[in-house]
Amino acid sequence: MAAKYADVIIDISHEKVDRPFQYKIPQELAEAVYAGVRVHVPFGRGNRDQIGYVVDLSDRTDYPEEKLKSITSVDDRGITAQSIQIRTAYWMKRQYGSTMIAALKTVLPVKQKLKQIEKKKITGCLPADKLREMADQCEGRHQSAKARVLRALAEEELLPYELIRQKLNVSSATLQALQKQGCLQIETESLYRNPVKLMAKEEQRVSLSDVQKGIIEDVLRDYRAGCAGTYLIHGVTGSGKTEVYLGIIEQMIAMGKQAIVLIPEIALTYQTLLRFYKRFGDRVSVMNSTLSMGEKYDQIRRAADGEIDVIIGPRSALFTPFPNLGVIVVDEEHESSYKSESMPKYHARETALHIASMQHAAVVLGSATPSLEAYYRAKRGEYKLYEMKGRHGSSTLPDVYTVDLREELRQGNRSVFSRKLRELMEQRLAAGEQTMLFLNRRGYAGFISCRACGHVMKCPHCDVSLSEHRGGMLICHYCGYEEKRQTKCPSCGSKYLMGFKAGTEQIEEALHREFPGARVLRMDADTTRKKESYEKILSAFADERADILVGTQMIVKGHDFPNVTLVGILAADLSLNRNDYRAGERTFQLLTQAAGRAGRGDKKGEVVIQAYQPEHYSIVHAAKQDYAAFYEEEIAYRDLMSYPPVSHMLAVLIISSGQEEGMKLCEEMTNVVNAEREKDREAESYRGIQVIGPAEAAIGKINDLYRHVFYVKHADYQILVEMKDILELFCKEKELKNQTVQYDFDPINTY
DNA sequence: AGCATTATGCGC
DNA sequence: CGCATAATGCTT
Repeated sequence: MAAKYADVIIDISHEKVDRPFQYKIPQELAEAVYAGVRVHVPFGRGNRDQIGYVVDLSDRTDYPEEKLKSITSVDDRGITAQSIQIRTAYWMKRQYGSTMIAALKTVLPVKQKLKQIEKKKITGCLPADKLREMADQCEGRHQSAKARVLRALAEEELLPYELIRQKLNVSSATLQALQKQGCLQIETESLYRNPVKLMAKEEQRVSLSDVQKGIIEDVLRDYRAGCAGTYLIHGVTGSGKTEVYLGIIEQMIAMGKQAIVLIPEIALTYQTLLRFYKRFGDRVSVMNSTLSMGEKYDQIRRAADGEIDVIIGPRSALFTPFPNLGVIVVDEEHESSYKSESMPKYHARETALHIASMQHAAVVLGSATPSLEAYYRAKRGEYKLYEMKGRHGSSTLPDVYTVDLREELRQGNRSVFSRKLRELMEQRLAAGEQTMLFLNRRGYAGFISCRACGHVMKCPHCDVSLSEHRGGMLICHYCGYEEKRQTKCPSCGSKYLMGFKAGTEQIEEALHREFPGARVLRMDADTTRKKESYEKILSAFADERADILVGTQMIVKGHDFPNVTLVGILAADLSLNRNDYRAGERTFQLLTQAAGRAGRGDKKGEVVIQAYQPEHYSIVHAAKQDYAAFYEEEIAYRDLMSYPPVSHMLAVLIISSGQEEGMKLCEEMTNVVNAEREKDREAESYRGIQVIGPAEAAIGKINDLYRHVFYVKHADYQILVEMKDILELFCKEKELKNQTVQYDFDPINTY
């Protein structure tokens, strides 16, 4: 099935990525042309020979066939970093369903405006009188622009480029012409700076345990033997995974290889970073969201130029173009922030595996609570699994108590704090130790409803209930819509409007009421709106300027607080009620992580888990910190229901301005899939396609756009890719106007 | 980027 | 009007 045409990007570094050109593929090159190869093509009027990269293949053209030129030849000298990147983008496009342009844009460094990175200066190369003479000559030829420049240079030998361009109104072409004539020199001073403070290497080896040494040796032995694999390290926080990463990376560097270390968006703590700097000095660089586009681009260039060996960063650091990649480390591999939420909706862990396989690099995954995906494959022998049990050093695992909230209510306790939790909190307050209270906020925002008719206050633009904030404002968390809290029900006029208070603000209020002396800090999406406030709150708590910290998911990640000896999880299972196949996994991870916050210092920690269904397996196993038992139950459920990782799932989301047309399209697309399924009854090969839906999405409307959804399940991922291709073709022929279709493979959240 | 086409400016 | 140069546009 050799493709007829190829999309080619001409010399990426200078060209706009969003404009590929189509070329014919000559018969004899059909085998050699694929996404990522470097080719020679005739370009422009003079058919100048240009180097380009094949970016996509197709069988159709939207350009007059006769005007198409042919690829001259394939230039396959070695595998360049750019070739790898384009192949990665192509793979992402196929695997996750997006346009090639969107995929390229996530993979290739944003070449945007290099404005502040380069400072251009102009120097006159000739003596002042000579310049004046030339200026007169130019004036004679009516080249006033040139004359202005030369006069200015005669006065002052060195001038900033921008000043000349703006104040003297001279085009860049004119300046270039003058440079050619040898009157001046345009100098480009690139002032890229390493955001990393230079730090001397500090030799302070921690002696490794046998387990740690064993893992490092295994990984490197495989690597040297030319069969780099994938390794999953299952170890609780503080079990010494980072030392293993460091050990592997160190030896990779010694072999002249480079390393990418992925960390979840917010988990990059200063402590972790420091350990890398201490080990590798200025050969390490960080990528994070606070860097400007220019700085990010600098890091990428430094990596490509071989100036650094290790890059640490979130998802996007994966696309660092190292010339000789040896290993990719994915820390906290289970984190949902590794899945992109915008197109292409790629998963960094899966993409890392693909990038590594192209370059024969190893992949090391680490987690205290591995994703079902990773553990499943490890169990099947696709990855090597290592268990690191127990904490390194002196700290021990905390004691965990589970409280049944239904029982509390039966006993007449209407407070959000159970008696056990309250008792332990009082002990901490008396002892001067700290407590963290964790609120699982999903589906827990306080909403307002009418006691008389049951009417719930909803956002007029989105299909979600409004949540009440202090000051009587009702806010929509999806679009930011605000309205004043009304005194009468808009539906029946009753004045008995009741708030189901339960957000972190309400917990804070309850704390003030029930523990009047305690100093309380609150952390959630509202208090951390400003950039540094996240760090500010955490450091205030670390400095023991508060006794109790209340927060949502964000407080369970990173940061050690040695004086925290009690963690309370207020409503552990509220996230279980969501109609979402990953709810159990997410709950287990959250509880395990939250519990891990207790007793990180010398003192023993205690954890109270409050739940309405304490008998649910994810809570029972989290309380016992028993991952293996949790895994067995969860994987059985996934298997039974054909959910990932046992099977694969494609979510198709239709967003439309009209409700009915959205539903109609959703039904039509579902029918397309069902028709395919029927076809396969005979073909036998596609057996087992399952379709769920069509249906209105759980949140049926966001920002006045209606959302409909259906799911396709199949054990073979590639079948789903084919289904997506068929659906894409179907939509292309319909020429949709007010509707967009999004595909999400193995979604993290259901819609 | 480079080449071509079009627009502009100026002397006549 | 004609020439020279500057600005703009297109390349599959």
